[in-house]
Amino acid sequence: MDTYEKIIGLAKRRGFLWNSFELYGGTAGFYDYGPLGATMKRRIEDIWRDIYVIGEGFYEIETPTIGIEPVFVASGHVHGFSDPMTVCSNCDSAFRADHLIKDIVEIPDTLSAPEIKQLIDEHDIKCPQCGGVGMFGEVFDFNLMFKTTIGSGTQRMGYLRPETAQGMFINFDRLFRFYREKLPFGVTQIGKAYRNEISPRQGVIRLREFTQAEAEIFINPRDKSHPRFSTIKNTVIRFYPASRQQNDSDSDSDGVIELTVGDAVDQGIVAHEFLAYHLVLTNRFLVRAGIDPARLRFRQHQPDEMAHYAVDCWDAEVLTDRFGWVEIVGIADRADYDLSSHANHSQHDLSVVLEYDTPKQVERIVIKPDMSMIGPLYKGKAGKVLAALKNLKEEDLNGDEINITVDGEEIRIPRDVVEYETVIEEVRGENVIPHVIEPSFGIDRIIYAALEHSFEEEPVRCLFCWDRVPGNDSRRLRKRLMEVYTGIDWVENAEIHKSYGCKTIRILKDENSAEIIIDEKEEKATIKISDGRFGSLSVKKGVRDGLLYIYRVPVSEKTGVVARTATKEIPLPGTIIRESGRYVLHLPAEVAPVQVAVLPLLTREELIDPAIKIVDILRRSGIFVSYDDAGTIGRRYRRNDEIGTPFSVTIDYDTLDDGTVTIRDRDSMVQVRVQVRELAEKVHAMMRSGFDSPIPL
RNA sequence: GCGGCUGUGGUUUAGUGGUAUGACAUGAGCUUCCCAAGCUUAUAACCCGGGUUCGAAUCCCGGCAGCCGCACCA
Repeated sequence: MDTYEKIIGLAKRRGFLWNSFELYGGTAGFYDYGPLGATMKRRIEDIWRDIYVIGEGFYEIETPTIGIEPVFVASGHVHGFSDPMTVCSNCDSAFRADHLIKDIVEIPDTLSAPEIKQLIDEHDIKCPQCGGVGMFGEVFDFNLMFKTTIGSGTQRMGYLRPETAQGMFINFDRLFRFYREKLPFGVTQIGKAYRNEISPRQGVIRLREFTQAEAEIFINPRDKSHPRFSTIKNTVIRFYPASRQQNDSDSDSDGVIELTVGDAVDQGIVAHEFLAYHLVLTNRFLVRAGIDPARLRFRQHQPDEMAHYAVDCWDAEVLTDRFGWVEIVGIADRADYDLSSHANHSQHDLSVVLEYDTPKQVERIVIKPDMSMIGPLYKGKAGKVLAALKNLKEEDLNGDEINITVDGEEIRIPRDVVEYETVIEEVRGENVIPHVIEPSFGIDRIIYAALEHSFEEEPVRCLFCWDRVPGNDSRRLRKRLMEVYTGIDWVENAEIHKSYGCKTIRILKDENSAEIIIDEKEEKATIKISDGRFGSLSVKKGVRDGLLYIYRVPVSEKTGVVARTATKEIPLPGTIIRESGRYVLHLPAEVAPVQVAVLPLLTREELIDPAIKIVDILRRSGIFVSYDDAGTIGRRYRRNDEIGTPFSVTIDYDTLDDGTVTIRDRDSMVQVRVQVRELAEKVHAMMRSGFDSPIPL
């Protein structure tokens, strides 16, 4: 069972992701978000809004998911997304049918599928793969857009949008006015997009209906610096530039270099500041959403894979267990392609005036034709002649006659019917079409990656947290030692302290002692007991908190996951063999669907009543709480670990005496005791700043 | 879309031409003073359609879904 299966199994079992339409047999490429999945998705979208809408001031808009045909003709999707295909029945290779006949007809685009098929048959086209003749099957239309009709007449074609971006481009002129006609400005949209994939087989990685979060930032094409670049230029991110991808591109990560974005721009790796700024923003978002920075890289498009109009393009990619590196975000400088194309197709000017800092004085000639002469001379053509004259440049006016062309006809105009003079004009700016920076996020893939990256299987219980002994974990250490080793009940009342530069923990009681020593590199540890027993322990750094945790089995270096099989360690005599593990989602608190679980220690009325009151208190303070009193407390902790609940509040008999409860941390399993009246505030502080954070004053 | 393999409770699994085994999970109850699987008990399945047959979940065909390979992948 690989990690993907575990994640999908967990997601299905616990209500994150379900295959859609399962009741009727299911359909590939569609997933439902269950209660936990939908909650988590909303939280991730809200983080995105926090960064782009609130942080950058890019207002969010909402446009229809159905678009009319001209929009997607202009965007290139109608032609770019729809290809006639045919399959060779001999070798089963699929080909673009229009490419097969491109030497026979000049514009195969205009032919219908049956016409192409006919041409292939008539000209005995060979299969480029196997050379077979007459083996091609029917030509079928390979359209990645879902088609529909608008209205009852069935005449007007509509398409489900294949990306959210076009809704923003076609509102450009209104948006520009909304932003008081200043560049740069940005606009965002989060919504569904649709692509009728041929065979979506990678679960939630390739969907037919998916959620995109996109920002379109319209910038001055003459100036791609970013006003806040200095604030982020020292941020280090993992670049995988095109120049380092030559050999064996996809699988290895050797070409990745870590650089500050400032250096990346200076060295010409990233085209300009504006793009680099958005790489940083993307990086920040992904880490907040639960992506492991060590399994994240920014890959630059090769010149030949980039769209012809794009200036520079970077994909954020995450490393997944089954699929390798997967694109989850694309960040492109699309130049003026989209706006120019919509301007051409819609016949609306989408250029903007860029005002100069100081108006320029420009010399210009003004032509003054004598209409009383030109009118009678050219009669019906006089209007067109006039227009042609006004476009003339100074050098055209030398000589005795002026040559112009009207409707393909050369006309010579006597020099003396046209007067001109030179004037000095003040030019305040120029017309340009803004360039577009487009970060485009695949939310569903990000959710999968966050699940996989935060997933951990601990087959063996953690003995204790090194950094919390002595301290919060002393009690756990004592208990674990008694569970794992026989005949050392004396540790129950033993003193525990740390010495030798914090590299040794000593446990002392009368004549008995034990010590645990960690090596210099903090990779291994050993335990020695005064009765002569000893054994090796392993050390693991916490996924989120960076603290050191001690386990009884080796930790895999590659994945950081605790290995299942103990290697050559000789089991200590008296070791209890049975040990238990747990599934944990180390999701950031901000992303976890359930934020706090409220658990009475025992299923008893005297504990249930106060627990339910505490649920109310927390809910009123805006925290998403689940309440659970079924089974033992340990099982309930595990249930919540598995869905990533960061904190559990436990009500015990001390609660009845002194009004305190414990808060248990998912990652370290450490508990702290707090007053009920401070609980809500404390939980809010922990969700912001981590476990056991103090309440800010 | 093509080829190969697969399809049993929520998950996983045993099994046979005469409707099915176990485990985990879940519910109820008991037990339990902090890290799952102790007790009692309950619920729950043979992907869908057609064919062969007295009878099919088991055999055959088709569909759907999953996995693998080919092709495709803004």
